[in-house]
Amino acid sequence: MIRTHYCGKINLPNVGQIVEICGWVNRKRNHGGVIFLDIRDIRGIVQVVINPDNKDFSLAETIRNEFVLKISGLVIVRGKGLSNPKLISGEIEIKAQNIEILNTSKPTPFQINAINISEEIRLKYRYLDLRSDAMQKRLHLRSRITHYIRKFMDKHDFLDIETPFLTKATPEGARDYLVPSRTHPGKFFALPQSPQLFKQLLMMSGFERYYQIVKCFRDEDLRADRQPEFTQLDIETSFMNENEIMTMMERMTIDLFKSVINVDLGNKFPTITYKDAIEKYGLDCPDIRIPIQIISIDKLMKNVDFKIFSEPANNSNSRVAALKISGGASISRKNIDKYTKYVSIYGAKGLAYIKLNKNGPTSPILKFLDDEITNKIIEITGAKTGDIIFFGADKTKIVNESLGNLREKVAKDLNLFDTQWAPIWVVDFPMFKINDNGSLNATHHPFTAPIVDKETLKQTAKTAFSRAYDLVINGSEVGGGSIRIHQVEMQKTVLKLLGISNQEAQDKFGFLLDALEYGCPPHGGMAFGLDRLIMIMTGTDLIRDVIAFPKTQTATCLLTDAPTNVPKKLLRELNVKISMPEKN
RNA sequence: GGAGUGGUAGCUCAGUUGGUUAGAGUGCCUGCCUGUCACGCAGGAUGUCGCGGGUUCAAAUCCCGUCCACUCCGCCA
Repeated sequence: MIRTHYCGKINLPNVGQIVEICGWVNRKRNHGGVIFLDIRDIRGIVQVVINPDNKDFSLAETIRNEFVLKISGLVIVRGKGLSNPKLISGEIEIKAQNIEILNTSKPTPFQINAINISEEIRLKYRYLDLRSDAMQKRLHLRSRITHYIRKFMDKHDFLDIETPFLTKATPEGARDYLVPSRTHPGKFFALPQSPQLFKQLLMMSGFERYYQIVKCFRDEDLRADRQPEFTQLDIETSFMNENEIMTMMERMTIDLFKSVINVDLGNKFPTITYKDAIEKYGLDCPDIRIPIQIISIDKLMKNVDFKIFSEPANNSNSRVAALKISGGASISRKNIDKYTKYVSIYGAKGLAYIKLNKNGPTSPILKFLDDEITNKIIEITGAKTGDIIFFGADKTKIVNESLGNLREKVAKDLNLFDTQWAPIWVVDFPMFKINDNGSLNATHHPFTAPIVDKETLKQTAKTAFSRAYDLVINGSEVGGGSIRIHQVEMQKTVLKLLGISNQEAQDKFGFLLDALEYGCPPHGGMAFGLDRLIMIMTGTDLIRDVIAFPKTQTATCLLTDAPTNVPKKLLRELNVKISMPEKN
């Protein structure tokens, strides 16, 4: 051991001891006659004093920020008025005896812990960025979270079993990352979008309870909360129904929040149906910290002399709805314009509103509505003086998405949150999404069990519910799962409904269909987006903030410069030829 | 594939209507300084104004193209 103590762990009890510390120079203050060094290690910072009579004083003068030092010295109480309450170790300091420079450092491209450094620079010098307090804290917390989860899983008899990264391309879902096979020219592995089928096979193998904290890969365009490689907490169990699984996952989540960040999520998460979530919040991942709901006013608008409202009110694929914001009458014209532009992202052609001022309602649309209708709107939305009512009138999807997102946007701007934490289960998902051409896609994935038997499913595919469930916390989908299909005939029925031919089903999922015929137990599970969960728990909006070495929005690594060209020889070995896209 | 924002000193940014030698803070270097803790004081060095082209007597500034980063739509079973 070249050190006896961590910097951040030295305090009053150590006064009088000779300690040896190692760490980085967080800051140096040279007063000519006396030099102060703030030395930083994994546990914190401690101040070292070097007096002119120290044999290493002239060496100390050459020290710069981020040098790595080994220092031995005497722990002393700071003099009266000299303590620093901002430092945990601020009551004491180390009077240096020996100073050894273990390594020097060039001036860093940015100051560690400086705020506002552009992400481009941070990612290029990620190893320096990770020295910052904020990143250290987040990655520490991440480790405590995964450790807690492993403990919980282990306690409940879940086995940690690894599944392959080099696997088979899937026909549906996200775009696959592909890996060329050298030994099989022209063929490719795919990196898994999730271990879904392998964990089901493990149930068929009789392991009964499986979990894995595992990377997943999806080659799709990125967002603030999406990375091309991300981590799932992947879970599967046999012989449990959805309520049992949800209860167990709920327990884990509650205990995790309590023990790691001391947040109380309550004893039981509320549940909402998919249909209600969409109707009331416009989105399938409702943020119920916000005490505002979208209110349908189709019936009211059927006969008004205002086509923009009456037409969608009379069309079954459309919707007219209102969003009342308490105290929103103070929103300026300029900000309403801003919101109008915001909802246009989701296809809304405008954003009608009524403000309730002291002198009564004011709005550009009042002239199209008679007083009776206006009063009914006010009544149905419960609006009071000082409120604003926004309206959406368009295709249902556009109204839901624009008012749903507007609801969250306005709530953020005006700080309309009721509580700090709001977990909720979303259940009763439709089994299928209906495409414009009438074909079906799985809402969850093709292995999700429907509530009904296979004959009923065939008759009612477009309205059938699945046995899927999503966990949403603060408007962020942190996990989802389902009871899976465990009978081969049902699986074949679902694949058929999805438009997958017998031949294609055999090619893509033959191994699963085969396995289902050898005593597959009823099973189900869940997958948590671990990065998103950690984002919520660390209070950041950027997934890159909870990943040590993340990719940019175009899926490059600014640190290593990946992806790069490779030598032609390698491509020849892989029998891969490059054909560049043509440029116009 | 599309929309928006940004790119000027190592870093964070300002830069007016196109007009002299492109600035500030911070960092860096040098000197001074024995109690600071974002130490202080004095001095100094540092620019591919993202890149390419165009307009102009003159471009960081206007126009066209392009690259990079970020946010969003599409996409993400």
